[in-house]
Amino acid sequence: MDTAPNGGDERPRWLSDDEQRVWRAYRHATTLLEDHLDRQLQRDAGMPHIYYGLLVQLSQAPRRRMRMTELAKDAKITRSRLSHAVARLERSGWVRREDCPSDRRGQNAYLTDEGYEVLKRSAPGHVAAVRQAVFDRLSPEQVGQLGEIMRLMAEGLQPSDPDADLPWLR
Amino acid sequence: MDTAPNGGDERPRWLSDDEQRVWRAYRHATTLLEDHLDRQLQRDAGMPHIYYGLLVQLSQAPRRRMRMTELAKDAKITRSRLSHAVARLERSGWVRREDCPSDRRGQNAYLTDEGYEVLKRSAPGHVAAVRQAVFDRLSPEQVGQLGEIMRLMAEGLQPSDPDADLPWLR
DNA sequence: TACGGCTTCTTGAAAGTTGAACAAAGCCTC
DNA sequence: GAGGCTTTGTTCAACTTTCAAGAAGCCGTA
Repeated sequence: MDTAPNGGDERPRWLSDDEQRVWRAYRHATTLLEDHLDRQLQRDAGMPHIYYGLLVQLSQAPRRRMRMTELAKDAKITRSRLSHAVARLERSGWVRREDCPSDRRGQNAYLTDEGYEVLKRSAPGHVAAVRQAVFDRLSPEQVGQLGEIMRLMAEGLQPSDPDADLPWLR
Repeated sequence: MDTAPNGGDERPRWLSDDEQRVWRAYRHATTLLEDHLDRQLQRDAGMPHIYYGLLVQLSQAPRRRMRMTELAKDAKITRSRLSHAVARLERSGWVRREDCPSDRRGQNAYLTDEGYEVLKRSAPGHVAAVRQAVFDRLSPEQVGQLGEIMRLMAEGLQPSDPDADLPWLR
């Protein structure tokens, strides 16, 4: 069904050759980088990249703790995924949960001292990996360009707001 | 301990504030986009993004078939992962396997007519999604910049060549 | 030919992710 | 305060990915 996203019978606007090349380069680079960082962290910190990101977020929060939903939102993952992730990090002893005092539905996840140590131990290696793969290879101008491009892309993909596609309803 | 990856006592070079912002923007945009496309394809084509990519590759190969290893290499995934993926696509009827005539260890995966139809049906929606999320939001200059940046990043992450880190050994 | 070493692909188990369904608590209105 | 709607976090089952191990065929060398 060609009808899906362009309300009528409009024919699809394919990518130009240049655009295709750029899109392939994007796919290629982003998957290579994600694989690389995932392995680096699995090896050096014993967890996948996204779990590491959760610890980082917690480490920066006041009192090193956060509501589950808030953490999920910041990390751009579903609550379901976060539940599993925190359960695993709890098993590893790096995070624990506590009841939220102000909302009895809620849970706070907090970083343990042990978790903090893991973070401190693996952060330098991780930063080095990021730097080596990205920032050391780009000119300052390119870093700026990358930031702006990513900002624009994200803008069009605002998370989860179900009316994002329907601005005329606001 | 700061000692990990820099052989000696060199202290880690943290990211500057600007770099951190760019890195966050990168993470943010790339994960949003990947989630978005994954859902789009799961909904409209009944498979995750990467499986769709496999069908695309096959559709462009001569006689719509490819050796497993070659396909895995092009798609930047492990042979193991490809085995599972092709098994699943075979169950869906979109791909089949055949023995490779020239190497009895080998297998060719080929796209069925049914698989080709799925592709034809879902390609326009997918292209539209990519265009809407990326190319429609960037100026032509930015598209060029993105391509170059991604090319540079990928260059430093060459897949799988175990000696890539040891150029002096060549 | 026999041997060791390499490549090709698959398998199974463990780990992680997804989406739907659910219980519990909050919130709003009558 | 009863009813209905929303939010919060978890759970289950189905699916995907990873890693280690292994069967089978290739290839070079003696």
